[in-house]
Parts: sequence; C-alpha cells; structure tokens
Amino acid sequence: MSHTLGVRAAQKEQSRRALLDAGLRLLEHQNLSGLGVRELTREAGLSPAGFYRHFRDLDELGVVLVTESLESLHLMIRKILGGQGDAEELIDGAIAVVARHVREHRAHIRFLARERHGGVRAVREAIAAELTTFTEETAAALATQPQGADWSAADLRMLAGLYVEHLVATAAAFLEAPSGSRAAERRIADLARDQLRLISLGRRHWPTAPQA
Amino acid sequence: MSHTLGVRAAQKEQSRRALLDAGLRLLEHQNLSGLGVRELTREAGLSPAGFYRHFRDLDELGVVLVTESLESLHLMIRKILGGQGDAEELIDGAIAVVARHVREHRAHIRFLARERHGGVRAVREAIAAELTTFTEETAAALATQPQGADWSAADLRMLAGLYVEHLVATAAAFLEAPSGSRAAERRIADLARDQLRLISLGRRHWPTAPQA
DNA sequence: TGTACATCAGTGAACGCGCGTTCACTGATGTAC
DNA sequence: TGTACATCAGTGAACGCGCGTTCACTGATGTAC
Repeated sequence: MSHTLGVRAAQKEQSRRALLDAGLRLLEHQNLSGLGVRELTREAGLSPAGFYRHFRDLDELGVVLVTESLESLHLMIRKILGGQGDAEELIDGAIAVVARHVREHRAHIRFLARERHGGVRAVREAIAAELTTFTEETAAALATQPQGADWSAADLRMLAGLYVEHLVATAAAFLEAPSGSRAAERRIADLARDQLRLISLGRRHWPTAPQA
Repeated sequence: MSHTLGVRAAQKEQSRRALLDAGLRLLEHQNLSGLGVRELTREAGLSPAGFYRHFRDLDELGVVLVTESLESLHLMIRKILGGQGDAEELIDGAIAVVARHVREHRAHIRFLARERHGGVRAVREAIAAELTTFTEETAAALATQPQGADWSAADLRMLAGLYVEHLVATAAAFLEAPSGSRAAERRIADLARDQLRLISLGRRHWPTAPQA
C-alpha cells in the first residue's frame, strides 16, 4: 500500500470531508448565508478553531460545496445526454436519471435549488453558468439527431432551453415530494413525461423554414 | 375628510409600512432567514424596540411580506388569464404582463424567487400553494377555449403546469437581466415567445383521444 | 531499528461585538366633561 | 372652546448570549541520521 497519502494527511482529509458533509446536511434546512462556523464545527465534531485549518472562511467552504454540487449535476447531465433510443425512450431515460440523481444526491440538488436564487451572487452566477453549459450541450446533442439537422442554432438553443428548464423544474418537484413516497415520485414522473412528450410534439411541427 | 384613520393610527401605519418596505429592500440581497430586527429598524429609521409595537417577531413580518407578494402575483395572474385574442396575442400579452410586473414589483418577485426554495418551510408551502392555484385557474381558462373543449381534466392541468412553469422561469430570467437593459429584456421575451409558441404547437397536435 | 528534532491538525480559553428582547420613560394624540 | 386625564407609538439604556476569530498549547505523525 506504501504511501497512499500518509496517516496525517488522511486524517486531515477526513476532517475536511466531515466539515463539507456537515455543511451539506445543515444546508438541507437553511441557507448558505445563514451557516455559521460554530454551528458547522459542532455538527462535524470539531472545535471551532479547527475549522481554520481547512478553510479561510465560510465563503471558501461554500465555493467547494458549489463546485462539488455542480460536478455532480454535470455528471447527471452527461448521463442524460448519453441516452440511446427513440424520442420516447430518451424521455423516459432522462426522467429516470433525474429521479435517481435526486434520490442519491438529495443534498446537492437541494443546495442548488436553494442557492440558485439565493443571496450569494457568485453562487447564483456559477449555477447559471452551469445551466447554460447544459443548455448548449443539449443543443449540440439535438443537432446530431435526424430531426434537428435543418434547425438553426438559435432554434436549437431555444428548444434545448425548454428541455433544460423543464428538467430543472422536475428535479425541484422530486425534491419536494415526501422523501419515501414512491407514489408521489411516480405522479411527478408521469406528469413530466407527458409534458416532455408535448414539447417533443411541438418540436416535430416547428416551422424551421418559412415554408408557407 | 373627517376621520379617515386618526393622526395616531396613520402615523403608526406609516411606521409599519416603513418596516415592511425596509424588509423588501433588504431581501433584494439576502434571505428571509438572515434578516435581523436591528438591521431592519436601522433601515426603516426606527429604534430596535419600536419593531415590537408592530410585530411579535420577524416571522410575523415575514408572513405579511409573503402575503403581500402573493397578492401582487395573483393580480398579475388574473391579468394574464384575462387576456383576449388569438393564441399569438395571448402569448405576447402574457409575456408583456410578466415583464411589466417584474419591472414594477421587482422586490416582490425577487422575494418569491428566493424563498420558493428557501429555508422557511411555511413560506415554501405558501408559494407552492399559490402556484398550484395559478395552474388550476389556467387549466380552467384553457378549458373554455375551443381547442381545449375535448381535453381531459388531467391533460388540461398538465398543459397548464407547463405554461405556468414556463412563465415562472421567464419571470426569474427577467429578474436576472441587468435592471436597465431593454435589450436583455427583449432577448428574454423573444426566447420565451418562441418557447410558448412551440408548446402551443405541441398542444395543437396532442392526442386527446386514443385515435390511432 | 532507535533516537532526537520538526511539523502541524486539533484544542480550550479568551476577546470584543452585534444580536434579540425587556423596561421604565416621554410626549404627542385622543377622550371625557 | 378649554381642561384634566388616559392612551400608546416610539425611545435609549441595559441584559445576557452566541458569534467569529486569535492564540499559545499539546501530542501524534513525519523526518533525518
């Protein structure tokens, strides 16, 4: 095993993780700007002073949480865009990926939903940028499909924006569902599926060229 | 003029308004749960103790702000649903109403966007309930249109949900636009218009009956 | 392997500060006659 | 209209409290020989 990290470094990393995890746990029920050093270290099982061995201040920890949450979101996005099959299968796949992601990374998604319009400008902008990236990647993916071949770039982005916006709203809906209730999840998924189908229907009839 | 209110009561009301307005102003850049009594009274020009002549605590003031913001939102909603004309005109009208409302009641909308997924459960639920009401009113309005006559109640709500969700997203987008920039507003409005058109196109081709 | 010294993650105590809330007060407004 | 008393919105001082941050420390881990 040799020197995977060194005992000391490994212990330090463990404390750092404990702080970040405590942060995510506390942010389930409050805002980033309301988080406190003492509260955080209490939750993580460190002394208040210990915090400063890992972060200069709470903003620095906030940045890390944002980064990790966005990474996790980006992974979800890639999984959705990597889906295969016809329109119907793509829709089902996308919803399944979102549902699963919300279930497994609830804290991340809650955090993003909360801070997307929250009080910290830098965080808002980071989230907005990530969603823009998602929209562009989606537009690129749509362009490769047969139906999308003759669409203008602007129209592709317009459509991609609609899809992204809808998936974000769906993720937020999953978040609000009573956490155990598969029935509630099913209802949300069914609704989202119909809505995505309707959008796809609109897509099929969208006037790409000014054909009278 | 007689006894419109009495000098004393009028002065008291003025202080109350000052507190509420100060609250809305401060909430442009922070969260409800981060608001403080001293901060608020400082902004409103009262002594800290003066706060307690009007509200038991900050939660009570929060409730009033939510109520007022939701009332303002509801008025906007009624205005949208009261629109006349063909599909194209309804879309333009709705977007214009949203744009105008965000411009004139920016603080209210910002507050709602921020607290919709914020840290205060009661507030989240109040906002969600209002949006549900909006969806149902929209579904009812769609049902009265010729195209909507043969739609099932569930499908009408599904479609209404899509429209509402999209208008909410559009309002949020207006909010993030540089506050003076008409160019940015125009871009957002044009995008939203195309997206609503595409949804309406999907609506027109939605299979209401299982016709093969 | 053993020893002597260096590093540094984590601690407990201490600091000054702004907070929410209470309290007895003051003085303008309201009311009774 | 004038007078005497009651009301009560707003105040300034005071309280105890938890906060963020600093500091000298300790003791386990790392390193040089």
